[in-house]
Amino acid sequence: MSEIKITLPDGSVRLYARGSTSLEIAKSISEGLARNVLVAKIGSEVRDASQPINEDANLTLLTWNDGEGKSTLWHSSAHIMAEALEFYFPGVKFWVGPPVDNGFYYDVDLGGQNLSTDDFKKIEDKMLELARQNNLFQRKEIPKQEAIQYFTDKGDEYKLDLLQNLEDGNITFYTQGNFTDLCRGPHIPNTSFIKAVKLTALAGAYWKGDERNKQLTRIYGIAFPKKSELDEYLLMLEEAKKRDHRKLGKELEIFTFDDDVGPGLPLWLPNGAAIIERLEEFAKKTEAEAGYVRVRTPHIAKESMYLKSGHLPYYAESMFPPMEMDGDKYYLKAMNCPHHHKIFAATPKSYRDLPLRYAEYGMCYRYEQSGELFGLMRVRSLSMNDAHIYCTEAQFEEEFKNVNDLYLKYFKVFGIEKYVMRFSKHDPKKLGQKYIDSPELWIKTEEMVRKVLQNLNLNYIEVEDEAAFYGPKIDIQIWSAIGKEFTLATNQVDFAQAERFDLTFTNEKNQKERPLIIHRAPLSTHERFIGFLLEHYAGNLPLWLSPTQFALLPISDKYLDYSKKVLELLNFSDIRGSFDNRSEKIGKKIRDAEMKKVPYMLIVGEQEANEECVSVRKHGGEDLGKMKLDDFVSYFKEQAKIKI
RNA sequence: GCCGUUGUAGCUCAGGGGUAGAGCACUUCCUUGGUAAGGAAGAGGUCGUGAGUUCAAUUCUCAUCAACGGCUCCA
Repeated sequence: MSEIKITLPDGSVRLYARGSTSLEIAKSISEGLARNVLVAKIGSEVRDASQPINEDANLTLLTWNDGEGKSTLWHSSAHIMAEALEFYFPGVKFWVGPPVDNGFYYDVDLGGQNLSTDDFKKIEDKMLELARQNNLFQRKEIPKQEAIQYFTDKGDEYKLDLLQNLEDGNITFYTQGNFTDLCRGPHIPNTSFIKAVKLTALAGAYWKGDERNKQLTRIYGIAFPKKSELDEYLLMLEEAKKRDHRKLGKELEIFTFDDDVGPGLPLWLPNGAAIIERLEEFAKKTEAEAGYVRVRTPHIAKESMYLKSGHLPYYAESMFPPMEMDGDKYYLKAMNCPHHHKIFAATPKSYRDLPLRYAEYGMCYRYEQSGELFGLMRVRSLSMNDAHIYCTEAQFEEEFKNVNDLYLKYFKVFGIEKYVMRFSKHDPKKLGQKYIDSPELWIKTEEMVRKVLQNLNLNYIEVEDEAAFYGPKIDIQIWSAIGKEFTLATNQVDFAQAERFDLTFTNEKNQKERPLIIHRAPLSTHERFIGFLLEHYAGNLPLWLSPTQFALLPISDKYLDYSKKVLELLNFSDIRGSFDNRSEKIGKKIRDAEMKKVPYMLIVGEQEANEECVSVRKHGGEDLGKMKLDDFVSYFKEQAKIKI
């Protein structure tokens, strides 16, 4: 009997009998480890820990602490959920049940049976009962014909559909307890690892993600190897909900929606408008320093412009339908670029004028599908932090780099660290439908962008079929408090519209040449960015952005006169705040200011009035003691500086 | 747009076939109190909208609108 060499992650090499399983190897290392092994990585392949190993291999034993361990446990949980579903809903048909970032789901066809969230409890209980049975996940390889027979007998057309795309001889089944599923695996050794489960959501999901197909029922859940971890997870969800910008926006009176105004059309309350003012002020200053000039354009334009720009052929669905006037159709603008191109075209341009950078925070209107609307993050009226850069090909790299630098600078200011940079490319199969039909230009510009990214040494991922219709782009992806993904900043190349608008400049050789265009929105839209910031800061905006920077809290009515003096001085010093002149006790006033997340509470009573002071308490409770009025103003000014 | 859930006072929510309730917020009065809720009184809603069933609907049915969770979409 021969032996195999197993190399462990620490580099040590051990000898085992050929055909040993990962579990047996784990046991030889330590019983404790063996008890926690969920799945094993052999070379680069994740496999069942109970599978025999027949040749020399690098072996990593994966537990709940490894991402792959977690997702395997969740995948196995999906199978157990399926078993429970089959118990309560006989005849249920299964599509796929994969693990996801936070748990797992299974798409099922209940065949007309009703499942509601009220049923979750009994399904969870059944799952735990099944888990406690300590059933093995048994892997079996079978011929394709046999698999087809199995699901034909069962009448499960979904699994049969899956089988069609599988190669013969590669069919694996997993069985645990009374449930057998077509599955590539791997799975955890047995069901007993699952100690806590929670079904989290019930939703419709199109079969194969295609909206023309039948809608299946998707059941989301999550599972843990310890009850306490489920409790922690639920607690974390609660915390995330507290950060939700929709909740904070209401509590802090930042924005609202109204049925009469319309869905996706936010109304900015004074606090929200104040944040926008500060944000714009900051961005305008920063962009002026970076060589941008500001332009202004109307909210509507005629059909002819959007035919020219390509919006109507490629994009009409996302625009509000037109208004007819004097025999012309007018559209609400969905983007500022065509207007800006017209400004570029308004006067003759020389190479000496380039690069030319037009900036405008113009309000745009997009007809987002009703089901897509999400607080401030996905709306139908939006103010982009927009600008268009017109440059020569030679200037492109420098300009593109400058734009990247700009948003990295912004991200530093706001402490944005968790994001993914995405290089979004076109899908050649969709030229002429989703994308402008210029294959060679796509290839050329994508190569240009890749080159810049590589020269900048940035971390990024490349994704197919995510480009703008007019060119490739860089997107910065972020996540909302409840885990939805959004594009924040964007930096796009446009090789198409210059030609469509016949934009030219005169080069050194006195020839007409087309500029390249960069579309960029480093601060996204006011709506999405402020929504994001609210969640990012959990409502505690940095001082310079805070709409209410202080709350002035007199100890009693006796000090109202002095309070007014203080208020005047602060207003004069351009420090914004509120004045709580109610006949309430100071404890109450402090509590209310804390709830409103006001950064500074200024308490004035007899002592302060006598000494021309304010007592300063920071949000959260830190007591800075008494400060002379002038001292407070200079302290505050220092604190309110934007730190770059 | 599709599937599911929800829709009662400014906010958070309870209730339920016989024309509505709590806490907070708000107003007034009392209190003038030093670092996270002082007391009392009052005002405030035809229960998202429309239709149907009924002697009677906010409560049941249907439609519609909106929000929420997903899916699809996303310049």
